[in-house]
Amino acid sequence: MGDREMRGEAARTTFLIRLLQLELYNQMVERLRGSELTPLQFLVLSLASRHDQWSTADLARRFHIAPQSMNEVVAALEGKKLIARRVSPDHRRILRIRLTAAGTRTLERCNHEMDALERSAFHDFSAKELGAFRAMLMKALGQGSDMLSVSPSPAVRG
Amino acid sequence: MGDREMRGEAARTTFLIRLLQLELYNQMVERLRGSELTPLQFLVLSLASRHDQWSTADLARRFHIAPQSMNEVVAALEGKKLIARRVSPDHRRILRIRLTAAGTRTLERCNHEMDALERSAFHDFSAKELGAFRAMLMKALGQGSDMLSVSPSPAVRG
DNA sequence: CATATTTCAGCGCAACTGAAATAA
DNA sequence: CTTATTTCAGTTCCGCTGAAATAT
Repeated sequence: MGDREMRGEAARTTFLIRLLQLELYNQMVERLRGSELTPLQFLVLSLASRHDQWSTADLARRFHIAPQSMNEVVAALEGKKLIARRVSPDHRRILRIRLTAAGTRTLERCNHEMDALERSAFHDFSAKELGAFRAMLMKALGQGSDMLSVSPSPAVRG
Repeated sequence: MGDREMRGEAARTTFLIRLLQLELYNQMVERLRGSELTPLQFLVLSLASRHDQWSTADLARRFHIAPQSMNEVVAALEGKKLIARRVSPDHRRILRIRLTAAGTRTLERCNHEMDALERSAFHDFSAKELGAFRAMLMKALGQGSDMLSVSPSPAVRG
């Protein structure tokens, strides 16, 4: 007795999200070890694969982190020859990213691992329940996140 | 055209969770700046407040991180005089944690900030919807997490 | 001997800010 | 002159492992 949990005081929602993200992160580390990718590197490789016209600055905006932070990840992936960059025809300052053949193969292997991870993590969820969960996550992300839509580079826009 | 998003390919659930956690983390940093606490320090202070008999090792188990990692946070909070530790009567190796008066005041101030943060972040959720969201988070955490229950120290247990 | 807590030392990952060069 | 991209340099936060001393 004497514990607030015992008296019914609930954990914060932010805290539950932090715990779940931490748990998933740790599982990702294990699953990605064989491919020698960090969880963030996988996410960026996956993001980059969805559009071969994106630059580091685009990715940073979509991930909501500083361009300097994203640059480190992109540089690591380039060093591993999983992505390549070349000057944009529209703007000589912009370097557009595409996956190499090795990058595509690595991403495919990792995607299989991640599919297995998600099946395991949400094993107790029905398809309907998982859909509702995902809808609520997107609702919480709100309009503030442009992760799910596509907008061009400000440098080229207009 | 040509974007998988446009063709209806959905973002991974792990990715949505990562984005939401990142967004909440950034908001926490801002809200906690005035109290000079990091998000992790606030969470640990909050956890510690819920039971004045917990040790660093207990907190590490409940947060699912290594005791060495938790020790750093606890040391920081002790350095700021927000918590104090004293030898357990049961076991001279265990240091049990309690909040100082300053720790209690700081926690209360931060809790108000976090209440405002959560109201803002889940502004579009009805009470029922938020309850369902929290239930699904806890379901995903599953039995693997003992965050929500209370169990004694292995060193004292039995 | 085995197990548990604490602590020191070092490391890696993933974010940040500041500042500068390049380009439109 | 202003804005945007890239890049270099340094920092902080927060997790890890290894190893050791203390205690039961």
